[in-house]
Amino acid sequence: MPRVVPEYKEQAKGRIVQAALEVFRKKGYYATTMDDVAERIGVSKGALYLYFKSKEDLYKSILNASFQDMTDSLRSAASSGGTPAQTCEAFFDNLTRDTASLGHSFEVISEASRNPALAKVVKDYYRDTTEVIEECMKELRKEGALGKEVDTHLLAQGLIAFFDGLMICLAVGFERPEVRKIFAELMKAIM
Amino acid sequence: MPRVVPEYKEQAKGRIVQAALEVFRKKGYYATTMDDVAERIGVSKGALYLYFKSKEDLYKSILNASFQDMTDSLRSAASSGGTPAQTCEAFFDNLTRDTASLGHSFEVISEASRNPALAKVVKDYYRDTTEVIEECMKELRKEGALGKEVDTHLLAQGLIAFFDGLMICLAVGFERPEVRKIFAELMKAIM
Amino acid sequence: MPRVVPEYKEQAKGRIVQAALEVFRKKGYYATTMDDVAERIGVSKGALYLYFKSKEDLYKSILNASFQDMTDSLRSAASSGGTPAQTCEAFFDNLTRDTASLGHSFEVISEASRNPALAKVVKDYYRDTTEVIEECMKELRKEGALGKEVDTHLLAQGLIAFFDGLMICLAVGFERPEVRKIFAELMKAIM
Amino acid sequence: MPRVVPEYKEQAKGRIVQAALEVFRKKGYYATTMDDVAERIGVSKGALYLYFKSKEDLYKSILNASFQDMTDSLRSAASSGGTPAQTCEAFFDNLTRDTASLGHSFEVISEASRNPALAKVVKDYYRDTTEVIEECMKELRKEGALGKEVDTHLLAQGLIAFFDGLMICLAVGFERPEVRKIFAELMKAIM
DNA sequence: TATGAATGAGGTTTCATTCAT
DNA sequence: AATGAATGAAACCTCATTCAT
Repeated sequence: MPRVVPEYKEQAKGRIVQAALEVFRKKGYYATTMDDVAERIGVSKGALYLYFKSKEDLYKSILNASFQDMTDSLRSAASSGGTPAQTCEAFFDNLTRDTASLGHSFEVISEASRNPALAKVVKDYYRDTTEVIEECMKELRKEGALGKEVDTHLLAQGLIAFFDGLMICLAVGFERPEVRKIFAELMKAIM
Repeated sequence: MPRVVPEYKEQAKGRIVQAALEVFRKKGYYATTMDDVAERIGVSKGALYLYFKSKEDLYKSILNASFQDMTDSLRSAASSGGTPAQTCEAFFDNLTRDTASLGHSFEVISEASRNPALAKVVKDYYRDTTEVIEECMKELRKEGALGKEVDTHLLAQGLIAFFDGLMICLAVGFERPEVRKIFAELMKAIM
Repeated sequence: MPRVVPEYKEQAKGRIVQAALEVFRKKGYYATTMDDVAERIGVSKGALYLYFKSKEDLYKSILNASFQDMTDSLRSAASSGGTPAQTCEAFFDNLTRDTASLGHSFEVISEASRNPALAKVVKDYYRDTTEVIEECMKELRKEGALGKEVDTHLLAQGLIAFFDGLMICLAVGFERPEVRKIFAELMKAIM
Repeated sequence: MPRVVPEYKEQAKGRIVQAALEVFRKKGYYATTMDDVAERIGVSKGALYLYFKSKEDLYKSILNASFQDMTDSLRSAASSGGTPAQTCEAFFDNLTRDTASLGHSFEVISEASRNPALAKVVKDYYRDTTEVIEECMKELRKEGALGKEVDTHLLAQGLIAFFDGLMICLAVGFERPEVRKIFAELMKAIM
């Protein structure tokens, strides 16, 4: 792996983060070793320490990447156009698509509840997400699908909570169609 | 003539499970060592292995205890009487009370998503919980607070999901009053 | 290695310290590994961590033992009786006997010069030693071998410095007889 | 036609040695990494290996430079003129000036005691030093400050030992004025 | 000549588990 | 039944050294 370009280092970091994200997602923080990560990219363990000063440091980096991924994907769902119902569906499909990484998500929540610094990061991500959803809510209200009296911010947060709860269902073994029905039923009740 | 022994053994196990539950809740599975658990009860590390064949085995036992706790507490909230609104509040207060163990809960979810056997256990617990909530829904519907057309089972599941999502908010650093407002807003929208 | 006695732990620590002292003396702090120490006593590496929380901690313990050894041996030389000249000889023989551990001694000095906490320990040891020597000086003065005007404390310190310097000669490859002649010549000049 | 190259190479080596000497002095052999050295000169780590085949090899080179430094400085003190007492003072001041590198000096002694090849180098340096001091002794004797019967060579060696011992005092945390008093007292006793 | 990314051996430390008492 | 000393397999991390460019 030669250099030549100055941004090589950034690329290398990116490659490691990508690989690490996959491994951490699959096995969880504690179960994955630096060897696992290194092996994944076909690089020596020592190389990882060229770019990240510790396992925890690497983990923090993959978290950022992970949040970025999720926000991006949510945002693209939001801007996909269509009727309100379709947008909701898109949200659901989107969140629901990657069941393989649910373990990772809840591990993060778990750690966050014991680690204020991490909690802050997650909370910030939460805020981003809320914004996206709230935007949709406002759209819906404008279209009359939502009453004037609802607080879109609170409702957005509530919906995110609801979505997250559905993720738990998936994590715990419910099948997607089951979960979709739960989703639909509650959405119906709200709207 | 080991007559009284078996029940003694059960007592001993129970004591260990109780202590282990506290420790695992506080520190999480990976961060707690068998030493931590042993020390907590003032027993030797070796003794743990008299009753549980491994750390994992011990952990499975505390899970059962943990679920039992939660189901009991939920059930008592359900049977506390009062108006539908009061029951809802009771649910919320109940779930929300013990924020210290949220890390543990999500760790379990996280593991469950990678471990089908564990997932099954959690799912069963889910079903129990759903029953309790659904019972309330039916009550509410009888009282007219809910439309005839709603599927109480699905709605119960949806509400649980919503509640769980609110737990995530708490885990991530939202303050209880904030979360309560989110709760109230969405409940209002549903009912 | 069973237990039975409560002081077993102290004995075990003592055994480890003894072995560690030998290994550290022979190879120096950086060159000796915990494996080296463990192997020396025929124990697993992990066992060391039952008694000492880190390599550094173990090292601090051997330092204490080491200083104790040296002070004891010096004190015994001082109290061996004989003429002043004989006592001087005894000191010289004593310090000079164990050339194998000189490397260790100077390593300690070296570290001390960069580590105030360690420096303090060594300095305290220095004070002990000074006392012993000063006692001798006073004896000598009483016997008229030393002029009334000499400051025994300063002279004692000076002699220790001189002795230490001779240790350097030995460490660097001078033969004992050569060093003895240097010793004798300067002692002659002083007395 | 590599004509100027060889001397360039020497310059480069010199620059590295100079930087390495500073780093090794400050942090000690084991604590300094090749990275530290490279960074100090603003050169790549690989470059070091163009001029020195290993860390140890580099270290040997800095030793020579180090000894050269010390001998030079001593010699200049010797030739500074003045009364015998002034020369003694000059020696003391000289040796005593650079307390920052004492750790380095004793580390060298320490290693030397376990490494005959290194011991030889140090011993040779010792001999150089002895010559310088002995020259002074002879001068002093000529001036009558020293008795005819003293063996100037042995006394020179003894004084060096004494000086070295005082360095230990400094290394271990004694303040310069304290040490100076020790120095003065013993010098008084001798002369 | 110079770079610096990569290597990999080796060190320290932790901890679930075992077993003699 | 209970102890707790001992084990040993990993895990994390460092750093002298190499080598493709």
